Amino acid sequence: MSFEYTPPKYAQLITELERRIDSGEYPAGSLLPSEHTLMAEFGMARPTVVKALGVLRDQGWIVTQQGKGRFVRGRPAIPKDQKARTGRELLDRTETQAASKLLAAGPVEAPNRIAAYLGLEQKSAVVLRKILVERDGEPTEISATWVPATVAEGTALAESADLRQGIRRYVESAAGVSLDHIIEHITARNPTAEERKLLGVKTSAALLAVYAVACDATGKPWVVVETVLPGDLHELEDAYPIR
Amino acid sequence: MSFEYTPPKYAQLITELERRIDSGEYPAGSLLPSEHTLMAEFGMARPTVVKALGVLRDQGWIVTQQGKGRFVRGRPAIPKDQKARTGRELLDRTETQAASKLLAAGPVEAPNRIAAYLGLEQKSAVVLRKILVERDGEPTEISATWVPATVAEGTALAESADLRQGIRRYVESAAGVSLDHIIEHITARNPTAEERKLLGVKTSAALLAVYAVACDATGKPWVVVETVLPGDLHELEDAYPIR
DNA sequence: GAAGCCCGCTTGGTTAGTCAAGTGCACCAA
DNA sequence: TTGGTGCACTTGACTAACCAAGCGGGCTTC
Repeated sequence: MSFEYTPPKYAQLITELERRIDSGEYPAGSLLPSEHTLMAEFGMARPTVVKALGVLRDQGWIVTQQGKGRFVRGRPAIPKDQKARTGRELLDRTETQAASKLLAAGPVEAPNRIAAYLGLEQKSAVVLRKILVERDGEPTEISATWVPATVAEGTALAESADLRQGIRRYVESAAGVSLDHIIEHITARNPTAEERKLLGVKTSAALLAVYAVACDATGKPWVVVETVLPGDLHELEDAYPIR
Repeated sequence: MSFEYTPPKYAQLITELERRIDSGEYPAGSLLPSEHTLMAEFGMARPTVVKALGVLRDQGWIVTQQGKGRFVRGRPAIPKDQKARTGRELLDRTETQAASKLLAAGPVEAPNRIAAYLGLEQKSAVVLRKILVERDGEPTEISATWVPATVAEGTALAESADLRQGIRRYVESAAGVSLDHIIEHITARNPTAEERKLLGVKTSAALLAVYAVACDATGKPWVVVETVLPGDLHELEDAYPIR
């Protein structure tokens, strides 16, 4: 029995063309060999060549122009692999890996903003986990997770032990759903009294507040993660194509 | 001569399947008709059917499982059409459409942060356009655009007349490049003396500052748009898939 | 009754060929 | 010289057919 894995032909062609573009053999702005030429060189049928070129176009390596040919753009500047989005990172972070201190874990009444995000009545019961994250021994971030009590009760989410996996796993198994996307809300505000004390900032400090609402494929919200960052210590970065 | 446009067959199939999913004819979680069935019903060859289904999978309408079939997920919760990203919106906004007042337009020395974003030496010459945007008669946002002087000089960017098209058009034609993507930096800070006066906020107010760096396909930066928003008036929203 | 094989279903990948539509150049005629 | 025609080359869309691989149920065999 053989367990070798040979990638499909079109994938091999993709790899080879990416290599040639990276190496400068096909410089940016130049015309790529035509479908016919590639068919001859690689011994593939036209649909196979076209499929590979279609993937390269979708990923931004090349642009095509009917009647003229395909032009090299170069390696796409925005890597398609996971950009570090704040909300996604919060959802998959474990409490043990970050230098963090658990401040609270248990049932509370949902604040208005959180109830609205979760689609609950005001003052509904939710489970809150609050964490103080330190960097270089200094408090640098407060992170809070809200889950509807109907989902969280009876699970590790409501207990004081550090979570050993990311929030997402717990919510997905407790609710029996697969979290699909995140809706992020970002705003700036002054600290509450508690935040002022925990973060050691002035009353007038400008804080960055990020609310990440994680929803399933139907758009139903299941968990809200809030993180509060002093603006003078943090900056969020994000990259996206213009069109 | 006829100028009718008939969309390709695979696109017609996509439209029809989306309609059936939306209408509930193919409920979420159900098994889609097999490729063979669709071939028979719509009178298309298999690659045509497969191409349509591939698009639907990429857009999140369905998931496929080799050996079992394709399962309906429902209309994707995140619409693929242009999400209103702050930076993109700033770049295409015209100065005439927003109720705005031009505060400055002309050459200045680049502040450190802007020079860094543009990849210029400190205190390089740049052209600055600063605008105060009002909503309901109240000042609500300060927007500033920074373009290297080598690009902007001699163009409408350095003049006091309102720009009649978005910043992007001007920069693209002045620099002879096509802007490809945006790198966005978000932070929170207290207002400068000027911002305090213009926005009518307190010294201790928390402002949201967004820096959008627009780059061409090679990653070279061409323009920075900064927008400053009082945190108590504004909230940025963004949606993205988890994986 | 249980284990294992086989077959029919599904999707994934590939081929060879057709026709249509857009682009640019060479050639020819006025 | 100028204008138009036609051809060669490009990508876009589509077809019919084939084999491979994953899944599951039914049948056979022990």
